[in-house]
Amino acid sequence: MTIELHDTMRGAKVPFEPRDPERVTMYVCGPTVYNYAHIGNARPAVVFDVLARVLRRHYPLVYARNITDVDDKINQAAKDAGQPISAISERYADAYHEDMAALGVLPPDIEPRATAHIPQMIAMIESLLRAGCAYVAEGHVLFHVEAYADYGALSRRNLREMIAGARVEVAPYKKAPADFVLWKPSADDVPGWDSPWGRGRPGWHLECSAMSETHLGETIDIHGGGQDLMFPHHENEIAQSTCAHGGRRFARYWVHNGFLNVEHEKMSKSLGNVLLVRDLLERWPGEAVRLALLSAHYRQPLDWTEELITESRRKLDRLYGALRNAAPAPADVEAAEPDPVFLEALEDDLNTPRALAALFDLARRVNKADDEAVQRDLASALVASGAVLGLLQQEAAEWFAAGSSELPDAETIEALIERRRVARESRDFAEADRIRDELEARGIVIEDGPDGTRWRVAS
RNA sequence: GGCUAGGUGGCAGAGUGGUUAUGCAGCGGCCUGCAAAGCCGUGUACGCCGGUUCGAUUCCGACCCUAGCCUCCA
Repeated sequence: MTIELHDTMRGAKVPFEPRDPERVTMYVCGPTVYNYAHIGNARPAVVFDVLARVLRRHYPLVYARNITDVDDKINQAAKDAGQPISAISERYADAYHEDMAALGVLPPDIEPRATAHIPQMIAMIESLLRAGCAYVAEGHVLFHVEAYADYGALSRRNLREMIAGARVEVAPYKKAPADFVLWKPSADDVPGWDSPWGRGRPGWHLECSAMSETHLGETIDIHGGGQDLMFPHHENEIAQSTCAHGGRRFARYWVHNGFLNVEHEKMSKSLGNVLLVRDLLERWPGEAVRLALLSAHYRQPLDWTEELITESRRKLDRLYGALRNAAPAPADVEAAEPDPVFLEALEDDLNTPRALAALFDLARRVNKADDEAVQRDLASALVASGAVLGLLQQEAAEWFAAGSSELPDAETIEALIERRRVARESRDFAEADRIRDELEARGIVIEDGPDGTRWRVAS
């Protein structure tokens, strides 16, 4: 079974054929660490985490996701806080790691930081200058887009219309309006590194090119990121890397995830609707947030709403509900293979909605199974499938007991359930129902089954 | 204005040239002391107008509408 991926460069879904099946390489643009991650930052992290899991089933994968820790936004944040740059970037990089872990995002194999690659960036600029693709002007080094004939191929733009559409004033030292900065001079109060062009700092686009070259080589298999990075960031990366590498191809497949809206509106500071991952995690299980992000196909826009996250938690209630009756032993899960229908959906350009439908089908079959061995196998397949999406990896009992600290503790709940059992036994249904209502009012739902009564947190 | 992606049942969201997506919600049934959970059943859904076709939501063309990008942004 081959993996199909939508390649932005070709504008089509194509079979994924790695350059070297013994070493598949993937680079994804990571966060600029100047603030806490918002839910929009979480989407690519989760999407490419799933892609990495799918790829690893077939190939040894080297997955790099950078941290941009030199950037004017960080400089500004440091200035505002009266702290050194590193204090800001360290704090938010740590927070990013915590948040992503809560969403079940596995760490990438390599997490390069821009500040650790300044010499490589300088070397790349030098080779671009040698190749005649860049020029020095007023302390800046600029990439000359006209030197790269295919500029605009990824985002399907041409230079002429970009010039016509240019609405910003062009810096006077630029030869062409679309030329972009590789290196810019730093004033004394701004971080800077010594270079052949004086003390300065790298341009943002260059960072990714240099880091991906350092860790993954000149040509990588897959480059991922958000759709909004396609232009100009990825376009510039292509131009830089291709020119610096004698025209050799930079990325063989370009994969872009869609944008995320909040309650039908674009998320923005001015609208005041920026949702931080940390804040969401106070109210919802990380797994529900993850499922919500996977509920639409990765290339589609996703509208983040209160309803979406509520429904996502209910979906997990249903999936874990099946596992509650038939919790498979770890050894069984270990031996189990993911459901073939499920895998087929994921390997078809990461069709997570279809994969989720396969999960629900599996859950229904678990619930229906009257043969214990059959049920155990189905449940094992369900958990093994969930693992590919990074879901269903906790005990069902744990899932149903998880809630806010305002809920009564387990002992109190058990005591009430015992009192209700006694009432039911003496057919005092009025008292039994009163206890059930009391529990419900406190956020606990009761279910009577053949093996006694169990409870879960209401959703 | 240019480029790109979309418009699917109450909501979310896949998919397909002719037959069930799936989940949530609703309705009916089974089960239950009653519920809940679960199971079974249940919806003349595919923006508008033409065209191709035996047949189109699915292909082609025009139109309307929405979103994103074109400026830092996942």
